[in-house]
Amino acid sequence: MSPRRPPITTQASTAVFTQVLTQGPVSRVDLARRTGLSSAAITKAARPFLDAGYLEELVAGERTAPGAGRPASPLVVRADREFFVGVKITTEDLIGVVGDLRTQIRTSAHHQLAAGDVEHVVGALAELVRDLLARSPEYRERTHVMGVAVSGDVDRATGMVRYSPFLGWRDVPLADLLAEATGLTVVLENDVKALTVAEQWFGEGVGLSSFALVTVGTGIGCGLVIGGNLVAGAHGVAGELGHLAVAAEPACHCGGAGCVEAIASTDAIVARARLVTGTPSLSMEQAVTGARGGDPLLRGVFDRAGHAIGLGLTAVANLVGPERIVVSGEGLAAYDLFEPQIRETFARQAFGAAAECALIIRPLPFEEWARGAASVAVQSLFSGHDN
Amino acid sequence: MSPRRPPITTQASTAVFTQVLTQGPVSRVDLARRTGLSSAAITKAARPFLDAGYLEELVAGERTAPGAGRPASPLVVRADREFFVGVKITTEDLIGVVGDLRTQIRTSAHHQLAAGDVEHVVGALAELVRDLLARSPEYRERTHVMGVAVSGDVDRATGMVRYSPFLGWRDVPLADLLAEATGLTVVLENDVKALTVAEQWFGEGVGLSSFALVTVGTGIGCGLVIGGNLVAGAHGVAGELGHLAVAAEPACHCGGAGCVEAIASTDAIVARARLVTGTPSLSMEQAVTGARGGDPLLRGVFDRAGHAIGLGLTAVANLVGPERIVVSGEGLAAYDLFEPQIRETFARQAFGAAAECALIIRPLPFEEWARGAASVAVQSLFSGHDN
DNA sequence: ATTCAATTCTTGACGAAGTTAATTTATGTG
DNA sequence: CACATAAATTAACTTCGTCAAGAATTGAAT
Repeated sequence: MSPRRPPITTQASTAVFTQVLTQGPVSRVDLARRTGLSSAAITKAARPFLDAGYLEELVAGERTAPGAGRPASPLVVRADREFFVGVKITTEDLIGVVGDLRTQIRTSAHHQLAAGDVEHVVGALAELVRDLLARSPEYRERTHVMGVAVSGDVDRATGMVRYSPFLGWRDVPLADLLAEATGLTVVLENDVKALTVAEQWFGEGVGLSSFALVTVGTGIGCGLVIGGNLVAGAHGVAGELGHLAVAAEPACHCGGAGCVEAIASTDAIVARARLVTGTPSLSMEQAVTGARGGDPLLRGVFDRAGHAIGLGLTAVANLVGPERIVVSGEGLAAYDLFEPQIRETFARQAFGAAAECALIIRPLPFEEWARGAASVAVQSLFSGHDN
Repeated sequence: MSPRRPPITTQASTAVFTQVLTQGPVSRVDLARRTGLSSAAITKAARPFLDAGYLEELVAGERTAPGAGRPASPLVVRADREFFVGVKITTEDLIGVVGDLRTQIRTSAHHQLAAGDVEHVVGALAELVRDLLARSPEYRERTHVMGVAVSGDVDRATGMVRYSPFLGWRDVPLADLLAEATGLTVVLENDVKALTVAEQWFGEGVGLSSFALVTVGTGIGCGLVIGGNLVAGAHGVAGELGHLAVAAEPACHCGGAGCVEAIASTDAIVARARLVTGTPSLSMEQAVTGARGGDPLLRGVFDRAGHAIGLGLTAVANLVGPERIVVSGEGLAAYDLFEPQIRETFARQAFGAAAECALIIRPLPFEEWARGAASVAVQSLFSGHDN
């Protein structure tokens, strides 16, 4: 009987597997160069993964054969060797996906929440998972870990939701509850951090030792990777870009003033759009349409928001100096309205070489939050073997 | 013949030596617990250091003997086993010190610079070093490494000053020039980062995996330690707290607007004090005296600066969530004028648990910059064996 | 005093994981 | 078809750690 989980034992085997997982097909010599190990060590480290079916060698036809010498047989991940569930919990609904080892989404599902209390959510989530896994015998047999993403202060180590303002939860042992309800191993993480992990392993952050992911929407958050590690914050708080003060006003719900979030969150934009147009019933969609149509007042609202976001990004660039910043989130569905002002502000305010930091601005694809949760589940395979 | 340098070979020996160096006397059992190694490994790792005279066991009288069982023989560093030169270069002068392994300053010297060109500075610095080392045969015999701190963009790995605006230097291979002129191994580092290293190893940062050091003076800078490592910035820029935008104005020399430095640097404070009092000749000392005397206009200037610094600190706390922030610098000689406003702003704007981040506000002791440089020299003993 | 318990430190056998160097394998080329 | 070339594997060896047993050093109980 083959082992149920990838045979990750040493630092070397972790390094080999993560490299192959995130950097596509790689030959053993290449791995040796990248990890600094000898090629003999690579051979030894890769063997158990090949035996357990987590890695395989590329077949002859697909090989790259440039010149003389024995051609390489690059290693690739067998992505369907194991599946992972990822679920994002919001106030209104659950978004669930089944993804493979590379977090390619295989199937997904939504569920409207009838109530927001813990018991109901746990029950609904368990049902969602049953539904997802029932869609294929493969999923049922080869899924052992689920990642769950929630906004707020979340302790990944203990699987506790310490405080989630949106859900109104405090000190909920969610991972344990869900593990019992689903029979899966459950990994809990803050939603923005989960998304950052997805980006670090399978997105724009691959191969970078430092980068930042900024999400713009109802809230404004930021995940930070420095030295290859996700920054957690000594007191559980980090990446609170939304509450950086970039102006003298307006007052923010956090008690501060001039916060990025008080200017550039979806709610703040709608509120201000209503104010400047004198239309209390104005919706976000109408504001976007109006601004695209050239309404100077509405354009001003989005410019102001873009400016605030730009200043927030500059703060990240000037303070931690990441290689890249990815700006994303539902709020950027209208990213054509934000982008010019974001870039202009960033170019002006970034200090010296910090301006070299690449800015990638794009809306957030559907289900991406749940995919982030699945990434955390994949990452949990490596816990205890940091690279 | 004993080896000239501490016998640091493996990760374990690095861990043992740094622990003893930074955490005072520690028994081997204690070291085993802290490093996660077996006590047998500690014994083996410590042996070469004892033989080479870098560590010694506490003598009987000084031991702590609490209860039953064999009493511990804690290890301590023999601080005078090796000495280090630290030099800070400013536009006007050189500040040099000789420190021991724990960077206790043994002797120090100043030198007024007659000119600011590279050749002159190198010559003056070499002379300063000769003078310092000549003060004791111990120094002469047991000093092999010098740390040099310069403001601006400095590449520690290559020993190059890439760009130093204050000195007006660009792409100067300063470490090599100084090594030739002094015969010492030279380590070059940015001044704020050097100070951060001093704090991390021998100050408020000991034992913390994350903290920040903020310096207030002519410029406003910040050194960041996250996950036990100094943050360098992907493009050489990090910790540029001075150019965070916290207001809409005034314009800053960096091209941005509302920068912390444009409000709270010594120059900015003097300029504004002159403006509000209508006294173009007002000095910093006069402004301080006036504010202490209760002048509401001058108090307002310092309050405004304290507010800007407070917002900058909040940005650090909210974004990276360090365990502590140390606020220091020559600008804080009048820290009684800043402190209330800094703390008030921080308390108001810090988000959630980020407010738990301890704030330590204190002026910068004399020669501390040069001590920072010496710390970098000490730290260089460990290069390649990160912990 | 002597024995015992407690705790620290040391020692030597062992094992895990890596390296080096030689060897095997697989391809292109004159 | 030999030969050059590069990738992968193998085997002997090195290094660094653990484990388990024992030595050292003290306080407390008999």
